[in-house]
Parts: sequence; structure tokens; C-alpha cells
Amino acid sequence: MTKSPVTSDPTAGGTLSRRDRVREATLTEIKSIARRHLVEQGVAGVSLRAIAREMGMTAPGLYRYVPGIDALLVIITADMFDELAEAVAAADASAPPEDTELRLHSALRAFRIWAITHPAEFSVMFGPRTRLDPDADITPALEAGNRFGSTFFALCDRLLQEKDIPLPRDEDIDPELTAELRSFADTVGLSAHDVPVGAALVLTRCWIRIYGVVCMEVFQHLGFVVNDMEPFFEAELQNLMTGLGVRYLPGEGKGDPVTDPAG
Amino acid sequence: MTKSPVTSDPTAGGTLSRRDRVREATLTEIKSIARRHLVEQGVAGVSLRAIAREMGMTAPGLYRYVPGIDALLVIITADMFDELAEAVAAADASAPPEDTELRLHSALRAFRIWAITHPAEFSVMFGPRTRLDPDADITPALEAGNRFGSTFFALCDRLLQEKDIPLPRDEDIDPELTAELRSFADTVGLSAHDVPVGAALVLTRCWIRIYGVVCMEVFQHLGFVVNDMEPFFEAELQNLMTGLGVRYLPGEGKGDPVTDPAG
DNA sequence: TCATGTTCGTTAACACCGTTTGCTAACGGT
DNA sequence: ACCGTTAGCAAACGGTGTTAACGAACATGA
Repeated sequence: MTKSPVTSDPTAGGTLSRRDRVREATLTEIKSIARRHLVEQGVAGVSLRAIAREMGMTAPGLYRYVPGIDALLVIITADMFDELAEAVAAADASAPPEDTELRLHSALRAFRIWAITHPAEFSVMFGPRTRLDPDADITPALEAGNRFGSTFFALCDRLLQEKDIPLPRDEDIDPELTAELRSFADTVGLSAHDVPVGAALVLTRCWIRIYGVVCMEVFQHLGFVVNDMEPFFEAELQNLMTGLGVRYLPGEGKGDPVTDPAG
Repeated sequence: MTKSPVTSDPTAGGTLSRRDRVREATLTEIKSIARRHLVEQGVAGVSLRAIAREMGMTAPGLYRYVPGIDALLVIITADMFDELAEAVAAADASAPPEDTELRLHSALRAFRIWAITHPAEFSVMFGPRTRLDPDADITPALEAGNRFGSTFFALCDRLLQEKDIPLPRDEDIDPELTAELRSFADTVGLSAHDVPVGAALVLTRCWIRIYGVVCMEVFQHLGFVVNDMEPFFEAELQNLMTGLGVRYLPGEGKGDPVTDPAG
């Protein structure tokens, strides 16, 4: 294993110096152990000392790689957002490109599945910021969150654009709210093809409802009595779709969701 | 101030011995300081040592009053549930008893208002259990949560009973789900007057949606771009009410909520 | 009044945690 | 071979929850 002769220029595209490579590997190890601790013991179980112990080194050494515990949590949170976005995108791509309705269904269901199979991650990403210092710099996580939001909303937008969804008229929307929706559409990259604010509004409201059901399920606030929240998710999905004028497609799950005369 | 002669029987109804009185006062002080720390610094800022320091005593002394930090958090969580239930009940009572729709509106709005004015409390009560030991005994908090749920659902139930809400037929509900809804109705004290499972289902779904909007607002997952979430709450409320066949009553807030062709 | 048992709060100690400081040793490029 | 950069370490400071042993204040019965 002779050392590669191309180590002189770390800034060269793609190839990294040996030093940078092992450094990156160490950082990856830190993140992966932190992630495992997060999954196994919750966010409270993530500590620099424990990570270092498991790596066979001491806690201060980790400060060569990470500015502190808060920053580490922010970093892995960003990673998890990207991971979630990828899972949703994969589910979307798994459906036939022309089957708009199915793609939307499977993307939303993928979000739920990822959430309930990654409760610890979901809690950190979508729950209240309880552990971090209130004035910590969480921009990386926010950026990743926006990245996720962008892919998600872009997906919904493209899908909704094909169908003719009934949208609220611009005049009916509070001007203050309109302004907020505009800036929102901007940050999420939605306003490229001049989408009406009504679309942003409808998308946002749909997102809020999906978020709500999933939070309820993951945080288990009905879990002491309801074991399986899937019917509620499906009912919400159905209500959402029909409200959008989109045909509801039952999943492969436990059969029909609850019918929906009131909701 | 001679000592009251009735100190021999602490079990006597109402009157407590002097010792028990100061003990209770100390416990109250502990809880109130803990609560203040929770509000000012978030749940991560609640510590036995800090509380003891502020009380002019040492941390181990608190163990005479509380089994540990987790138990203390559970206790104050239970208190907060009762407080929330009281706030909702008060809002309900503030409306004319015969005005069913208004009572429902003001109760739901009271829930939101309490939540956004008590974000730290709400996060502990309705967010993920992130700080507590996963196998800690949280039954007091669960009981208080059930207490809150009971008053809330009883309120909704009584209101919905007056009106003729379209309910899903029993045959259309998955039997497995029916069983869960039945046990749910039991724990929440809803099945006293033989309410159909459809009612429990509709109530649950409404609750999920209210919970969802409020979580979104309190946890600020749209807060980086949307400053005021009230329109979204009102829109959801309107959609909910009309879906229930109940007239929507606009609040005193910023005027009309968003119209609702799709949602 | 005196003795007794209970309760309260203390100090000391253990085991964790995040973080800073100063050091040593290895590495990498000249 | 030289020398600057970097990785990792030990020590230390202050914070946390929790347990054990002890003393003092208290309430009660003889």
C-alpha cells in the first residue's frame, strides 16, 4: 500500500489527501455512533463522552471534528432530513411517472412509514427543540429541512399542476397571509413557474394535516389506547385527496380505511 | 400563635397537621420553581440542584419530597394537564350554555391559545418524551392526560349529541378499529350513554387535526417563514366544523379565515 | 419532663456530562 | 532534515442526578 503520489493538492477536485480521507472517516464514525445512540437511547442518550469512549478515545479529542454536542446534533439532524427526503423521493420514483395520484399517495405514505420506523429521529427533526441551547446555530438543520421541504413541495406542486385542483381565489386570501405565502413559496423554490398563492396555501394546509397525524402517531398521544394508527392516517389521506378532487387509492394495508361522512 | 390542638390525627378530613402543612408548602414551592425554570429555560433547564440552590437548600434534601428529577417532571406535567383542562372548561363555560356551536368554537380556540402562550409546557405535555427515562413511571401524567381528554371529549360529545352529526355507519368501520375505539371510549368516559363508535371515531379524528395544527404552530416548523399561524388554525377549524355539519363562527381575530374549496 | 422515634436537611462521595487549556507526538510538505 | 500543522491526551472546572451516613429539629407517648 504505497501512498498515492497525488496528495499535494487537497483542493483538487474529487481526490482528497490521505489525511483528509481518514479525517472524513473519523467524522463519519462519530456521526454513525451518535446516530445509533440516538436510536437506542433517545436524544438524551447522545453524549460526546460516550461516543469517544466507544471509539477508544477521549471526549476533548472529538472537538477536532465537531464544535460541540449541540453542533453534532444539528449535523446529524441535517443528515436525517436528507435521508428522509431521499426515502420520499424513492417512493415517488417507484410509481409509474405518469400515475400522478399513485405517486402522491406513495410519497405521503413513505413519509409516514419513515417516521414511525424512525421515531427517535423524527422526534428530533419535527418535535420541539428541547435539548439544544435556544440560541444555538441550527442553520445546517434548517437548510436540510428546507431541502426536504423543497423536494416534497416540488413533488406535490408538479403533481397538483397536472390535475385541476380547485384553489381559493387570490382575493379571498388575507393580504398579510398572501405575503407570507409568497416568501414561503420562494424559500421552497415553488414560485419558479408563477404558481398562484392559492396553491401554496393548499399545499401548506395539506402538509400541516399530514404532519399532524404522523406526530400524533409517533409521539404516541393516543397510543395508550389505540395500537394501530394507520386507519387514521389513511382516513386523513382519503379526506385530503377527495378534498383536492383527487381519487383516493387504498393502500395494500388492512383493507378499506374508515369511510368519511364527517371530517 | 399557639399550636392548634388538633394535630394528632393527620388522616382527619380536611385539616392537616402543622408538619403536613409546611411539607405541602415546600412541595408547592419546589413545583413552582421547577415550573418557572421550565418556562424560562425549557425542560433542559429544570434541575434539582438549581431548584435547591434557589430555595436555599441542597439537592439531596429534595429527595424527601420527590423521588427524583423524572418524577418531578411527571408531577408538574400532571399539574399542567389539569390547568389546561381548566382553561378549556372555563372557555366553554364563558359561552351561553345553549349556544352549542359557540361553546365548541371557544373551547377549541382556548386550547390553541393556551398552547401558544405556554409553549414550554405544551412541548412537555404533547411532544415526544425525550428527556425522561424511557421506562420511568409516568402514570400520574397519563392519568392527568386522560382527565384532560375526558373533559374535552365529554364536552365535544355532549355538544355533538345535540346536533345531528353525520356519522360513519358501524358496518363501515374495521372491526379491529372498532374494538380500539370502544376501549378508548371507555377510558375517556364516553360510553356512558351508549354512544356509537362512529362518534368516537369522528371525535378522535377531529382531535388529531386540532392537535396537528397546534403542534405545527408551537413547534414552529413553519415558523421560519410563516409568522402568524392563526389563519391556518381557523381554516382547519372551519373545515372541521363544516365537515361536521356545524356552522363555522369566525373569531374576533383578523377577520375571515381562508376560504376552503380544497382541504 | 423526659425519652423515643420520625422527619428534615446536611455533608461527602460517586458517576456522569460539556468544555477549555496546555501538552506531546505523529504526520506532511518543503 | 526541517518545521509547521494536526490529532489526541491528561488535567481541570463547573454542571448534573443520586446514594449513604449523620445530626438536628420535631412530635409524640410515658
